[in-house]
Amino acid sequence: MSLHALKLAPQDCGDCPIRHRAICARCDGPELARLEEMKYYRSFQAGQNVVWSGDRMDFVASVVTGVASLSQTMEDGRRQMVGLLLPSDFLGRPGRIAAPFDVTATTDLVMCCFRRKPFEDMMAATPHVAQRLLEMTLDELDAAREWMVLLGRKTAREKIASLLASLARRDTGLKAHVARGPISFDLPLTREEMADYLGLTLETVSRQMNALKRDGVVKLGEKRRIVVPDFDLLARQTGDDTDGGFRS
Amino acid sequence: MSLHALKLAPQDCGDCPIRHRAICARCDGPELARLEEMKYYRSFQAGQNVVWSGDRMDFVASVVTGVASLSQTMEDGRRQMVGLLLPSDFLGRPGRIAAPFDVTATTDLVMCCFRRKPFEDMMAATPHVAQRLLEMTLDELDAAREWMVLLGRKTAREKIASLLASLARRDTGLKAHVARGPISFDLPLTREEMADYLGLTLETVSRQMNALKRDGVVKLGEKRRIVVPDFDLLARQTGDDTDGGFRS
DNA sequence: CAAACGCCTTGATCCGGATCAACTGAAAGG
DNA sequence: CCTTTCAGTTGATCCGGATCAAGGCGTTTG
Repeated sequence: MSLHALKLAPQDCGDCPIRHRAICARCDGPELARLEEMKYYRSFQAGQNVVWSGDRMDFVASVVTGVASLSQTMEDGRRQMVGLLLPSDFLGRPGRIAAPFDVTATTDLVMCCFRRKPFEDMMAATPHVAQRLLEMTLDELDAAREWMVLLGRKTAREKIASLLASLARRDTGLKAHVARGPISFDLPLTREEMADYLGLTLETVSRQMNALKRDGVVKLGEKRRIVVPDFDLLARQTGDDTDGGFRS
Repeated sequence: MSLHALKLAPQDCGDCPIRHRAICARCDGPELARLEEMKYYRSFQAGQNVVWSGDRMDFVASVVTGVASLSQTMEDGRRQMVGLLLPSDFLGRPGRIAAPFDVTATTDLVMCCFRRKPFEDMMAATPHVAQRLLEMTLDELDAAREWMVLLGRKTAREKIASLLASLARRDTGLKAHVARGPISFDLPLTREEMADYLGLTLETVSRQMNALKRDGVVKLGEKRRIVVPDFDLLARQTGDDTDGGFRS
């Protein structure tokens, strides 16, 4: 199998699964046509690197399907993941050429890319892309700050529960604890990647996963399948306000 | 002494110390005049709360002088600071009424405020404020992600050294390790606030501060004065790439 | 003035998660 | 087929930082 990213034939934006949540969400007719014209797809296999920290990045991109991670590694090898890019999330920073973090595909990944220059030109000329990017960046900043609370103050069990809850929520698209009954999804991360995201070691992740299983909070199926029989029970393990502290 | 925020007579934007770094940096003639017309100052004493998490915020603001902190508290009292606002930093989120975090003045503080509605109208009508806000938000996101590495992977000593280095850098305006010779500045935080920022306890902060002092990395003067005789020596305690890993 | 309080330091002890080390099972490859 | 490799589990031990406790200033307050 090729080790290089594949370029795929472009698909019609109208059929795109992330059409109304990605950077292009606000664009219509002529703006969308302009984006459609400059876009191209790239595909990566699970485990493949997308860019290295410090690399020149002359494109920006949206995740179409799959999951990518942003991470930073210290000289002595300690690694911290600083973000997960899920479908519709945006990668790249207008006005900055060097990537600030390593970007890696943690599952098979398809991205919708735009070359930097035309994209920046478009941002300067029309308002909707910049508006949407500001909104998405503000959301990411909120998420980063919530993660800081997790990293600085939560116990190992709370960290695991928080990660599982957040993946479950995003995967099923439920806003709070709307859905009753069991939820299930596939973990897009290995134990080591979870550890890198949560500021733990992989052994601690393994032990706490099995502790949550023993306590009936989750079931661990074959092949990274996770079943959450009672989402509220999981939510109560996260250390967060479980009742609706209205935030929005 | 009054417990309430003082409103001060507005000052001419031309003389403003943060004029070229704040949200207004890109604005000129008519845009600046419009901002000048709608602005008003508020002043807070050290320790005073600016807004509580969940509060309705019907203004946005720039820090003019002093330092404010953003923090989140878990139900059981564990607290994590998720950001420091230094002069020229921006508070508030267009399009979102509820504050997501507690905001507290950690020193005496002066803020330049704009009522939400006129500010949002201006953002929609002219490009420069939105452009600058995007740029500042992207910088904040980078900073938040660097802090995630600190919280998740650094030792107590490295955390303290990183905080001191970052305050020293921002306080003296030096980009890297340009300045030779001693640097000194005043800590704007108590031991407890440092602990909340670094994901430690105040006892550990105290011990590690004194360890750095014993090792000659810093001198602790009267009244929270910090003297850094050799910035490179301090930088080497942070765990970061000390050599110029070019980023930007 | 003494008492009280805020901020900081220092000591003794404890514990959660890191570290070191086997081991299991599944998938891949010769 | 056997071997290798990768992901995960489990156990024993260790240690960095938390916790509990006491005391020391310097500044307010009555």
